[in-house]
Amino acid sequence: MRIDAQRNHGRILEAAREVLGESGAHASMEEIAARAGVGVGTVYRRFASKDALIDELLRLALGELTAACELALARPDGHGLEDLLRTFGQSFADHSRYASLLLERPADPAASARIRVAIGELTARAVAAGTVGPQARLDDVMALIAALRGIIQAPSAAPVDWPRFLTIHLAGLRAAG
Amino acid sequence: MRIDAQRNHGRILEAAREVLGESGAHASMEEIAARAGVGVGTVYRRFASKDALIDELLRLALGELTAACELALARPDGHGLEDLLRTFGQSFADHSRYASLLLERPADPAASARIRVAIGELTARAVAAGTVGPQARLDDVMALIAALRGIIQAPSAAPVDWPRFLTIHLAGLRAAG
DNA sequence: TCCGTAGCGGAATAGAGATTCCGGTTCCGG
DNA sequence: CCGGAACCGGAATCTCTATTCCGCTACGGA
Repeated sequence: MRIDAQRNHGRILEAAREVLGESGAHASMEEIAARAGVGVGTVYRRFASKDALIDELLRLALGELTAACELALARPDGHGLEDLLRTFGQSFADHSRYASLLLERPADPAASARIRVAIGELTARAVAAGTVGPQARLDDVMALIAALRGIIQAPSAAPVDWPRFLTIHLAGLRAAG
Repeated sequence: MRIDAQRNHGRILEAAREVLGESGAHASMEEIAARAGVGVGTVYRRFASKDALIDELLRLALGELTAACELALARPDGHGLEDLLRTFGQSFADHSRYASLLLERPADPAASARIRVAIGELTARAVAAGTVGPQARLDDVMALIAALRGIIQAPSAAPVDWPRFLTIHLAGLRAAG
């Protein structure tokens, strides 16, 4: 691939993140192309359709989360779970502008499953370490992640202090029976 | 208003809830009209535009929540807050199919403000009654509500046991400092 | 530097869906 | 039971945007 083509590829992804974040799914390919400083034709040379472009964005975001899981699993102590949750929160915040779009389409099942398994392992370790109570289940953690996503990415709501929210909920997971 | 017109008005609202819930914002007026058993022209006689129709749905849903607040305020003991949170959760669940659409548009500021005030009062009472810890703030409760909305209305995620989630988070609010 | 080719821009096409319009129908007071 | 105001259905119109197409341009190997 020629140098200029590579540069355009990157610019288009970046522009798509920006424009989709600002205008939602309503954003047009024309606007994305303009933001990237290219013509629409160029966008279509790299991405077969608008859907394909959004899917690629989703794939990249999922990859980030998967990498975070690997990292957390590498921690020897029982704090991998808490770490991971903070990383997820940060990632949601970083992508909050366009992530709501991604929510609306099914994620790659294989990658999702891998993440779920990792979180299961981390939850077991956290229980063993006493970071969370023994009654904590994998689905409780999945619900917490969904909640983080919800409060961080909510389109119109006032910004929420999500680290504080996470701390409070973790206290609940430690205490509740 | 003629009897048949009233009936159609109700049918259209019902159909809009169904269709918007199933197909998202992408749903067409034509489909809503078909589901209601009327022509598109009839829909436009009652609602100036698709936006106006969705706004009306939002207004009705907000009214439900406002009523729940009044009810909770009428409780003399300190359990009004917990009650209200469960009612909100149920309302979110009832409207989950189309509520994600409503999220994307600003709610009536006056009604939102009234709800916020009510929740502030209920939070103060809950602190006094020891239902939640003294460090609990109004914004903590607002965040919890946003989280409930997020996990219940998430478009694609697996269904979450939200009463359990609520219980856990309330435990956190009682315990965290 | 020169040529062939990968790339590019953006006008034109195609299709979807919101909104309008008006000739027919259905209520309902008298 | 009648007349006419309210209503209704749904074809036609209007707009907006995804996607295609093709003549023109910019790399980069020889």
